[in-house]
Amino acid sequence: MRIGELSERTGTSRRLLRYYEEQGLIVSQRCENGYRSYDESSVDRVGQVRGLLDAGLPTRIIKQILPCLDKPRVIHFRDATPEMLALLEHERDRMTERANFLLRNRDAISAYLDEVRANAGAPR
DNA sequence: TTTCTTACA
DNA sequence: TGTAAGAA
Repeated sequence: MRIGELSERTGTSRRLLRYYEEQGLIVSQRCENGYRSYDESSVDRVGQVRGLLDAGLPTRIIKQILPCLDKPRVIHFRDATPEMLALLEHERDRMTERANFLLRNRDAISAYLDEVRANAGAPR
């Protein structure tokens, strides 16, 4: 499929898809006319990338850990270098921090909402 | 019509 | 990231 279809199927702009490719997050083949050509796996691939980006990981890191988190969960032991493990551990910890941060804010909002509702209709 | 690249906001 | 320009 060409970039237009991949864009629609992944909900990602063509601009971004080209950018991801430029950053080495996704790959593509080229047609005679120079158009990019993607295979089915690209759909999942883009989803994988978007998920990591959404989790707050910088593209620079994603480029490094992608081969370890890729679809066919066939563990690439060769990629499990001490450096890679340290990187993954570091990112995991950062993720945990962000998760806790979000949890705290969510709870704060919930608490506020509960109080507002508890006083709904109450005289002011 | 769709995509490509490059460049600017 | 979006959008513009010029070409295929």
